[in-house]
Amino acid sequence: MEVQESMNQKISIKDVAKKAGVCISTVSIALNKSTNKGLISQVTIERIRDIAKRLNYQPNSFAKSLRTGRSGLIGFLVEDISNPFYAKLASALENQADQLGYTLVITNLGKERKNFQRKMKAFNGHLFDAFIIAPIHGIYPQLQALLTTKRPVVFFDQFVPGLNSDFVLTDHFHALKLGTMHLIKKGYSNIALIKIESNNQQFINDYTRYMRVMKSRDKKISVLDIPKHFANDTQKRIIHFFDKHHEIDALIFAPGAFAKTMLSLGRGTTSSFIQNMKIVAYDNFDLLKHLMPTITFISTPIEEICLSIMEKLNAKISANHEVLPNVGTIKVKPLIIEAVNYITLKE
Amino acid sequence: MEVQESMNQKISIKDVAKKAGVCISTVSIALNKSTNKGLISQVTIERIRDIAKRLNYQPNSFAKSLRTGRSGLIGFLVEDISNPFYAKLASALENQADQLGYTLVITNLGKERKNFQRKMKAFNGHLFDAFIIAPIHGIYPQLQALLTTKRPVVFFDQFVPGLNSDFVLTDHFHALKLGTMHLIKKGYSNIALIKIESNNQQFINDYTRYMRVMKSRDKKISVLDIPKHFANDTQKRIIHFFDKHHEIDALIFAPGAFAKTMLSLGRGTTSSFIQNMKIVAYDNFDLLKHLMPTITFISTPIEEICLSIMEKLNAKISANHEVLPNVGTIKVKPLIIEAVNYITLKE
DNA sequence: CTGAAAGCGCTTACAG
DNA sequence: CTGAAAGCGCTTACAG
Repeated sequence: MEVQESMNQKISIKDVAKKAGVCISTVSIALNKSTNKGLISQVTIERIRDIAKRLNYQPNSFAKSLRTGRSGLIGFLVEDISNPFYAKLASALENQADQLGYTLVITNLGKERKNFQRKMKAFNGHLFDAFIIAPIHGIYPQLQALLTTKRPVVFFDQFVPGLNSDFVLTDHFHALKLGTMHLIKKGYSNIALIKIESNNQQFINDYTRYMRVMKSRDKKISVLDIPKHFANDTQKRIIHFFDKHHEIDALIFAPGAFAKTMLSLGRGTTSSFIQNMKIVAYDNFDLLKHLMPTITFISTPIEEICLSIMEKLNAKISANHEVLPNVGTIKVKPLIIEAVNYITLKE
Repeated sequence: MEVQESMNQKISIKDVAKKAGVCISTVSIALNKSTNKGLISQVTIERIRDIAKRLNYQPNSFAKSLRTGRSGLIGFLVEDISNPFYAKLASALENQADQLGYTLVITNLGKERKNFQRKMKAFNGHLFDAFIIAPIHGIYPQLQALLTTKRPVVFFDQFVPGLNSDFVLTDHFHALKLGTMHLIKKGYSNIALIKIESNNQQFINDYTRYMRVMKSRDKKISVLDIPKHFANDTQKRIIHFFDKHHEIDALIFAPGAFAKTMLSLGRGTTSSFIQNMKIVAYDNFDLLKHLMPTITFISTPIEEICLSIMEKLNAKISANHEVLPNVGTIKVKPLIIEAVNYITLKE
């Protein structure tokens, strides 16, 4: 007969109370132990919990949130979750959020800016207690509007001037410089940087600064740009670049570039040439660690980014809303790691 | 002074009503045009909307959902969203959901089964109007419990006997057979299948069936298993496999295997050998389309899977809850596509 | 130790 | 054309 009751779609706190012969406030307290200060006998609590479980009672989260003003949900908003960096960061953030009693909810913003409008409308409605957002071009006014609601927001991945909130960024300049210095120290002088044509403004800025610094130090860096979306002539262009630059003895791959290049070369004709090169890959591709000849890699410090974000977010959540949050930018520095042995080099 | 008001944290429907000099029900109707049947003058509606916008009014979604019984949210639950198949499917589903007025919410279930418990508790609480779930081992009882709540659920990716609901699956057997037949027709007889050691039961079943059928037809298929997580000897084992099997003239790559193999070989010594082989890749790797020599590929029909899922889900959502949903399994068949020319072959 | 009541912010009949 | 009122399912003081 319990089974029949659980078939009746919605079991509310009333049903549990009736079954237990107590009133609903008693049930509420029994089920949220944190609130109980010895108010209800342990026996009653157990009995109520038992009944709730047997009835398969699921508290209505809307009612709960409406009453308490919090949902326990943190919105993670990115343009495209199939980007491995976002996906891995999401996993890491999720663990942290779990520990704080929150649940991370991932939302793909997608390419369509007008969909974003609709989504922000859905999500602004107090669904999320806090936001972690990789800002994308074309929605800055909406982000600005979100900030005026005073809810905790931490941005990452892209800096947007004028958004008066916290940012956690990766220091790509540092990463590129670190990789280059590493190669130079090892005696390589003909270095090529291979990168994906990116619309990541943060990366472009850091890359531009890197090239300027290299030029000022008389280090010549050849650059190969690989289009984000392969076309029929892309592979030809990659092979052509290597055929033309036989003086190159070392390569730095920007995020995403290594896999695309190796896939192209594997079916091309220049691949034996690349086997003798010293390679630094700035990427999160785990399997790179195990290739021979070894590759040195610079890893985006996902764990550190995650911790920085959660630290800032947590501070904002627990802070009284009256208190001005500390607005600022953290630049997280990637580390250089020697393959196989995982030696962390100091700068 | 509007600005000041929008600083006051929470603007409710009351504030809008007061500002407009009407009562809250009028505001509610004005803001949800669908409900209005010429009840309120167009002028009033415009005026109220204008005020709502100026005050930056965001309806409280909890109150709304509590009252209406629906959230407009569809939960997409997978173990790990960084799996490209899930990520791409999520993007596709999202577009479909948008068109139906729903918002797709992605949730990483993660490896920790006890976290799943907590999450299901949070999400069972009527947060989602419907669920799209890739079942994972160790949570079948919870999924069973979810089904008893009668909410619309469609499973995909993995079949679980005993879960009495709809499944949308990919026919891996068909894909493997299709690829093999294609190679045989082209005159290749020494075929190797390269696959990732997978814990995807659905793939294992289909693969086993494929091997049995091949054996029964006296087709010898060599198999190379690549561990999911590269170890120090993995690359060596891959190279060793190719060194030992010089008779192989054609390769079929299971999902995920192509990239790993090519990355290994690119740094290894056997790569020139693979350039002369006929290759069929069963994968969603877009850039494969543009490699030379060309690769034939079999693509997981993400769009079709997406449509099947949404069709089943939509039927369940719009059906009266009294009506028994049609429970069943769709096996979506991957297509074989000749690279560059995109010829769809009929079976 | 337990119950009655208010109220979170909406929508939806219903009455005027 | 517009307003008053009920109620969605909870939690939280408060009263006993």
